[in-house]
Amino acid sequence: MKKNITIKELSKILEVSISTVSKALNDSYEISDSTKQRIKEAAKLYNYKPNKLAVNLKSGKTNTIGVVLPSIKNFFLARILRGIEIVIAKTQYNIIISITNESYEKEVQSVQTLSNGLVDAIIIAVSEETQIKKNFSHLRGLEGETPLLMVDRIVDSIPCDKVQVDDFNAVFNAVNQLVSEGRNSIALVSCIDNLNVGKSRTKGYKAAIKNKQESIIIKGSEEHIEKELSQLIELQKIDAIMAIDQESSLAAFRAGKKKKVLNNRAISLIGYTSTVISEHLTPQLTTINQHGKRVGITSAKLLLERLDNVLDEPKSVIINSTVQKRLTS
Amino acid sequence: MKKNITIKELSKILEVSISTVSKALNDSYEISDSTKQRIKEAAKLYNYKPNKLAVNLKSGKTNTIGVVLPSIKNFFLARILRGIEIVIAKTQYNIIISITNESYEKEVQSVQTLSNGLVDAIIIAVSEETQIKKNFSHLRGLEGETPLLMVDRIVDSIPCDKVQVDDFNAVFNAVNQLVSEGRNSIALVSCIDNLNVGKSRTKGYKAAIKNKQESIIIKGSEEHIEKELSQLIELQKIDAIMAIDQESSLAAFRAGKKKKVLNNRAISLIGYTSTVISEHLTPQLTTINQHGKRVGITSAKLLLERLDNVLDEPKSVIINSTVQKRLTS
DNA sequence: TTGAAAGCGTTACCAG
DNA sequence: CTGGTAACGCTTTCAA
Repeated sequence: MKKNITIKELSKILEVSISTVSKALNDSYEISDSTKQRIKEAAKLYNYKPNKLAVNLKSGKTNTIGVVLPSIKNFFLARILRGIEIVIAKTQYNIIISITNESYEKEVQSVQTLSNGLVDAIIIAVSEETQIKKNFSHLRGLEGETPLLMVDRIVDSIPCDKVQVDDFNAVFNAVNQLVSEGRNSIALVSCIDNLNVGKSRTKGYKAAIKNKQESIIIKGSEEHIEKELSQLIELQKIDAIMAIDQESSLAAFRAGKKKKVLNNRAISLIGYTSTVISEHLTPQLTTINQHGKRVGITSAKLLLERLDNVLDEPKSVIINSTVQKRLTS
Repeated sequence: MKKNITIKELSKILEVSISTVSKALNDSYEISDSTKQRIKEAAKLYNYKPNKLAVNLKSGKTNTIGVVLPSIKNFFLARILRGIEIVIAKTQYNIIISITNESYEKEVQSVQTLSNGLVDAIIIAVSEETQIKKNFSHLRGLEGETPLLMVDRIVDSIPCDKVQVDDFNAVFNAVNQLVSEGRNSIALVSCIDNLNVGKSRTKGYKAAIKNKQESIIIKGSEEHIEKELSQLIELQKIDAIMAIDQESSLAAFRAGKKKKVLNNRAISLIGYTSTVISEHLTPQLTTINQHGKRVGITSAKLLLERLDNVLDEPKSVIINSTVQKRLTS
């Protein structure tokens, strides 16, 4: 495999010094127009491209931001990414993304790979496994070296910039809405009980029904939830469902659909899904909108401020969710 | 901001030479166990982490593979990415992803950023804008430098490894199926007429109905397609629809649903969508399955062979699509 | 206007 | 077993 041509080789060919070539290519005022031209032509001819590694090593800056995400199947994380890109695209920075697939090991590896010189800063949503293991030393190691911003999947104990969603309130409000509409036997279903965001949402549910009704909570796999829910519906034990993630939302939807309790509103259902999916379900699903794009935009802007050194203390931002009423509630 | 500690600083603190530190940390046989231990402890204490930039520059290898994708909203590309990850995760390589959002400029920038030292090889699906502009010099520049593999969105004129989908045949077969079921006025709808894959699929449609029926082709935005289709259905001008991408598939679905011609099979519809979406539509949508994960797996394996230098000539692989029959056909 | 040399943080060869 | 030195490809200061 042919290697890229270097400044050194170019300088040999042109019979000038290395520094002259470097300066010419960087349009330095020190170099005469004629040599500049000569060198630039040769550079084009030989398809010279500066070695980024060397440039970055020399300058101590990479102008790239690393984004570490657990998954891109997750529509909310995908929206966050989109928001980040929108902001970063307008700056001199580039983005490189690393997907951990909810694995602790991959997350450690990703952070290591990125943090030691490859990027100027990292935006991370920690993986499920990391939240279970509660081992955050790979993130602690970054302190004071690579600026870190946590988004959505936060670790409280690490001091860094954070952008979160008001999970507790979002579900609290949604469930309250169900209550005020006369629902008095509301089940909560969750496939994300391992995640802090899942726990917060569950707390919001509990707070909303406190002293009013018994809590009915189903956690586990999509299949498990669908089955349990079908039974509860069959036995008329519930009149509403709060689903706190995409998988459980779709499981609940399927159960409700099969039992024919959605169209006639025998059961109210509020869930979390992408707009595309919720609008194409029949009936259209009422969801909690987390405004992922805005979360991403906010994160990127905050990180840019951090990189500009205008910030001192770590900053924490919370983005409000809203209920997007459709036809299942 | 505190900088990472370097070998040099460590050597000063420990009062040994730079090379001793380097060797000790790399477990060289040349260093005594006692000094090794002393140095490693200090390294841990000071949270030493090797500067990847320097290591890579020195070794001329990065052990990372760049994946340049136009979008991750596209479920097929997301599946490809998943496939790539599955294979690469088992190797010493890392993946970094760059999203171009279908923009030519961003693609050029991404390829530039990655190709000059940051990655050992690149997997790319070119952006829509690039296919329209037909300017591929940023990819040509890579020849012989950074191994390049094109996936799905191929540029024929660039010699490199390629993994494609049999777009022509996929649609040809699907439309033939519709014909054999007695549909004799089949419309094709497309939001991706700018893409080569879109053009191939359209050709497949034309070939299938040739000498049998007139072609009815609607291209454009999702909204446009939905409106036009609604009219054609209203006027009973068509009895089947072949939609060749997710957007047009959903537009067609909405039109068919509104006109109540889906449940009773007055209109047959075959489209392209993710499994999750197609299975949650009512009625469930018959789709063409492109086996994205397999495409990704195949791509990654091929690239690994290329990196192992066991290949000489560029290799081209085609993955067959299959019709996943559900309830709209 | 040009060039020599130091240095970014590593690794590796060769001497001692 | 340890240390000096060159080199990876580049930028930049200083001298010529």
